[in-house]
Amino acid sequence: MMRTATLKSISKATGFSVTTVSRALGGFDDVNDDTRRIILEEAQRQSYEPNLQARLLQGMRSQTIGLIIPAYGPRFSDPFFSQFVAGVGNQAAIAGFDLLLSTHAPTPDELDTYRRMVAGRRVDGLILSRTRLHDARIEYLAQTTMPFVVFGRTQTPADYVYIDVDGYQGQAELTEHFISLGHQRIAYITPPQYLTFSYFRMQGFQDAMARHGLSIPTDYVVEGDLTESSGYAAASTLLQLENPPTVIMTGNDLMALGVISYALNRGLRVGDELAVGGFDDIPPAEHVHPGLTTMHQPIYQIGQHLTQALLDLIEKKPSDQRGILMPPKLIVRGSSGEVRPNKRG
Amino acid sequence: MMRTATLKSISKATGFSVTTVSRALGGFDDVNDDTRRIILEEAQRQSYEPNLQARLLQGMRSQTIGLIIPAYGPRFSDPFFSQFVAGVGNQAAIAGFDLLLSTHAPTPDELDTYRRMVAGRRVDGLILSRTRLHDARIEYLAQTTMPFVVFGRTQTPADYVYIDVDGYQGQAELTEHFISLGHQRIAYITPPQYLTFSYFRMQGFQDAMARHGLSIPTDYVVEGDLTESSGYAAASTLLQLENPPTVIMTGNDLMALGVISYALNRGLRVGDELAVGGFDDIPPAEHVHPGLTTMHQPIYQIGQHLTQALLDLIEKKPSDQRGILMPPKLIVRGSSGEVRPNKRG
DNA sequence: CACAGTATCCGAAACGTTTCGGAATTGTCT
DNA sequence: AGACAATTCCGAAACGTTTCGGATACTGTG
Repeated sequence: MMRTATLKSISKATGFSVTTVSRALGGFDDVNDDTRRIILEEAQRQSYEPNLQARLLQGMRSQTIGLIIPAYGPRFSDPFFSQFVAGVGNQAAIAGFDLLLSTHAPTPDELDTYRRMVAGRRVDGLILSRTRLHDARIEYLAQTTMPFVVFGRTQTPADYVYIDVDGYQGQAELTEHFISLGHQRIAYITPPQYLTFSYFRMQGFQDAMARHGLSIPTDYVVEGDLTESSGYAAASTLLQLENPPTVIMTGNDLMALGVISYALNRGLRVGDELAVGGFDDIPPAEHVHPGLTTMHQPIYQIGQHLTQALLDLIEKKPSDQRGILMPPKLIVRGSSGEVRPNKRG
Repeated sequence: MMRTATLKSISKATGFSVTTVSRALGGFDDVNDDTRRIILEEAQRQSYEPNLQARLLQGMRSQTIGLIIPAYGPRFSDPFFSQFVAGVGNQAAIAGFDLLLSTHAPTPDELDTYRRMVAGRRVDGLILSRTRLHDARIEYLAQTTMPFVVFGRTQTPADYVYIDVDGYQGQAELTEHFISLGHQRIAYITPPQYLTFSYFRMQGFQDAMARHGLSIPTDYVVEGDLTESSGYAAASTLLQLENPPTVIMTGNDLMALGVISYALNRGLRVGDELAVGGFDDIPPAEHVHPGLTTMHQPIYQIGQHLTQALLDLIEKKPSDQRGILMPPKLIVRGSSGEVRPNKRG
């Protein structure tokens, strides 16, 4: 059981003051070369490592960025977040930063988790994801000196760096893809309405339908919570309607997988009897049968970019970049089915 | 820009000493109920959050566990680690612990990263993975008071908690699976030999072959580095031999995916002209075409269990459990092919 | 009324680091 | 010789918290 080395222990061993030891190790130029050599040797001998807590107490950097995953229940297994974490973590690692991961449900006391990170000075910066139309986290952080970047937009007026994918345009494009295949009865499983991306995508869906003179029955829109099982449940509701849809689009791929799984259980031929469209393009979307037609979001790259932007912010590198809006890309797979004869909807 | 609240600021506002404020908030019973109420209200008003660094400096818990991923280059994207991180992260989240992620290549100065975590008191415990036969990290941590648990065994004699999957038995079982299908020319792409699991699996492979009177040509064993591209490269070497193997087994699924990808590029029918076997059973193994025969390891669950064991260790809950050895499970998929007529090998 | 016992509070030290301001020594220039 | 600058070092304060060892005042008891 070794005594942990401190500045004091080195000071005692070498006869120099704690201040001098600190400055020698810190690379300051007001210490004699011989002195520095002696101190460095002793530090080496004791295998000294500075105490990070004490350093931070002085207001120094923690070389750590924080990522709080907002979800009901632990959600590290969600491929969406896996990819996002991978992008963030890898980029942080390159810069020598560690990654502090935490989860919290989007409940009122969620802010406490953020406060803990900020006031506790545990991290040098934060990455937010899954923004809400009205986002208290952003309001809070904007009042703070803590640097942060955001995946997604919000209607909260505040000045911050974000990257988002154009959900309006994306959902409209996907909708028109199905319309062009001859579909008219298109249903949509939407994520909770308070989420920003949910709002934009709904708009895109509605406008695209309207542009083509198609109506959306009210019971064709069902809310899910982004999990596979909620997609399964919603599909069950939709497909037992008197006049069921021929297409089900969902707010994310995970729910689409649930839809496919329900359809297969019901013995429906996906692509043929029921077309399905997702959003995200997570890896399983490619491998499921039939393949899932979806809008591709470069989640991993967004994680990387956001992290780099955050690191720049932490380093106070000047940049006038505030928001980036990326277009998603339509990926057509088997779940789209073939062009169908234009029979009455 | 708000002033951050501290014990001192609350002390100043209420007129009570810092000590009393600390004890009131800490829930000690030597403070008057009225006093406590006043202090709590003021703390609320200032939205006080304790400074974690200062607390840690007193030797308290950081409510954080550390996970250092040993890999060349950032490797968060590796499905193996994704799953492991998910298991660890979710279990930690349930207990209210955060997760500190870091990566480091298994180079000599890798230990510095561990020292930083330990001496800097950044975490309350550490999770190690991908053990080596002779593992300096374990030697180091054993000298320390830092609690730690390990995914994998080692030959280093030390007393520690670990979970491992029986690679000897697993590789032997997989080998015999292919032998039972009529194969005799079986090649193996091994991970770097200094890794413990690599060692055990090689033994399992060799013993199984010996039991059935089959020999392993020296050029049938190639070393890979666990990445998909190294599997691709190794497959290229193996399949260009004068007398190529009819089966390629690999040290992990990622390399097996590389093998399949090479085989498909060469126009070989996987399963038919070349059988492939992996190890791990990561999600893509199920979705690739043809499906990958592999030994299933419950990586996610291992992450959960290890984390719980670590948390118990941190809480100093008594336990006599030291090591668990789990059997992997054979998963047969399309890459095995059919039983083949017993033509000369 | 003296005493112990209890309830309530607080000063000061400690954790390990950084940094401000200055002190001591030596050398350099008129 | 005196003034001045450069070099090298250090004491003390600060960061925000916890905790030890009392201090004070109030209660009830005999």
